[in-house]
Amino acid sequence: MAFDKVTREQDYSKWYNNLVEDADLAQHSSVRGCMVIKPYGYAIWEKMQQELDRRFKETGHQNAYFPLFVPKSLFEAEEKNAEGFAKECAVVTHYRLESDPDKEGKLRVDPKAKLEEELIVRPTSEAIIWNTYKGWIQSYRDLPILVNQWANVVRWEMRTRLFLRTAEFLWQEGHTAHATKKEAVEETRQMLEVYAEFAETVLAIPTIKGTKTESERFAGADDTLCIEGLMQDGKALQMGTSHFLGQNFAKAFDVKYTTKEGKQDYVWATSWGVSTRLMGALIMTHSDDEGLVLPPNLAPIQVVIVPIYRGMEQLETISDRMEPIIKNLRKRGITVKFDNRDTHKPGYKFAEWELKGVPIRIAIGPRDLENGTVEVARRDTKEKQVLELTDIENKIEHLLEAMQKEIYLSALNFRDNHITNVNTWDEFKEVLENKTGFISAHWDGTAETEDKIKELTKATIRCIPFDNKQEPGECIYTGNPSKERVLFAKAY
RNA sequence: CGGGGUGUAGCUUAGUCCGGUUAAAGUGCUGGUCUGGGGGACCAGAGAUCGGUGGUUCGAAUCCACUUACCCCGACCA
Repeated sequence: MAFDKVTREQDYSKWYNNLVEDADLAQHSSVRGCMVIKPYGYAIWEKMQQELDRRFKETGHQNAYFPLFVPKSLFEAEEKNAEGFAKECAVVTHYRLESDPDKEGKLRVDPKAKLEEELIVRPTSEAIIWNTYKGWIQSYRDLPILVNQWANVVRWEMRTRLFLRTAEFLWQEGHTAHATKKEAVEETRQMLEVYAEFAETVLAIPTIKGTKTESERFAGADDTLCIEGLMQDGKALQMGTSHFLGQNFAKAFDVKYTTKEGKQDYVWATSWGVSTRLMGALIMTHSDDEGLVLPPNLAPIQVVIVPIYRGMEQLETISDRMEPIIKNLRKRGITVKFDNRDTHKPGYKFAEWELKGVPIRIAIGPRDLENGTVEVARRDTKEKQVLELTDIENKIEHLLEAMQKEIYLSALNFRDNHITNVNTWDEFKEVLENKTGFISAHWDGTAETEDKIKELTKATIRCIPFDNKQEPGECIYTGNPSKERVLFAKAY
């Protein structure tokens, strides 16, 4: 393990890269732009999956799996969607290798094995799924279809960063079909609420829910809703999206159903997704210069117990003392690790578990054995306290609950302090450069102005928040009339 | 994909400009002794065909060409 001492202050992106590798979350692979998610990092992703999956099921969805490959002809059916992703598609053109006649022991692509039709490696699955739904839907009785899939997708990115943007990433994509527009719109909104609630209660990340502007919208959608988070360096991160797809895919794939009245109509669609990018959000929202900070609801190990001892006999005594406590904690659903490795010193273990973000550390040594106490340290605030062993399970459980709330509140406080109302162009640039964070400002509603602002400042409109206050004003850049403020920020 | 930078032991790097015997250090690793309440100390060891391929040369980590990976900036993007 390398103990790099780069702080967030010194070099935020270096700090991020070091943390991802040093905390054993992920590493670069020998495939360009692709990462290896290591067991500890994957355990966190699995927790996210479990929590989300439960919420999807509770809202009536079922999981299914669709192919990795999409025939080109299907892919191009919905034009806007195809165009939006065309530049970053991996394409399979051949299906066989053969021994290279010119180079001993090497293989080459068999030129005789060219595919009739190229296969696109899915950058998203609307095409293959809507092509399938066509066969599933005849009548209003077949609707709604509420399906989700956990999958990998490939987007051939030019510039990659672990978790935030990789060529291959893991995600879930929900794809639903509805008889009415109203129902599809409600589904789109419902799933965004699921994401927001998950982000707040599990990831402990506050989000802003809103609508994307036309230029930030998903290719092929009529409307894109999003949750936006704010990272510690003042940049925004899109954490999840939910799209109202209208009848665009139904029309492209000719998916009609017979209504109660016996008429033919196109079905209405939604899609929604979050990805391993959430790992990046998690890291950049809570972690500090000592390493990862995990909210208890997401930590693969919630409590680590470090024995302090001299000689095996003392370790035995401590183990015997802790054994029933560990059992009781586990009975309450708390994940506990008793770090009895004799190969490392306590100080080393302290630092290692801090780096990995374990919420609570319990240290117990001979002094504690005498006094009937333990030392309890919390990762987020680094506070240490000596607690009586009596009823320790209850105290730990309550502390975990309190930490979950406080980690969220601390992120919320940072976020709220970084939403700045701005009324002049000079102020806009000043806040963007120095204070950073979200800027709430008037915008004349045109894509031209949005583009111009992006070109000049790198700031984009992150979203138009839900239930936005209607307030007449003048566009920050053009001075044209505006009816509400929107949120700008530099973003990942 | 355009511009810049970096690849030397598991990791972090020195050496490269100005070619010359056996490639250096810290950390990590292995064994041992002492240790143990915040990344331990000492002793002994193992570990590198210097990112890859080709070239120049009596001789290449060092010079040249190509290539590949990563990092930073830009365009693009979840």
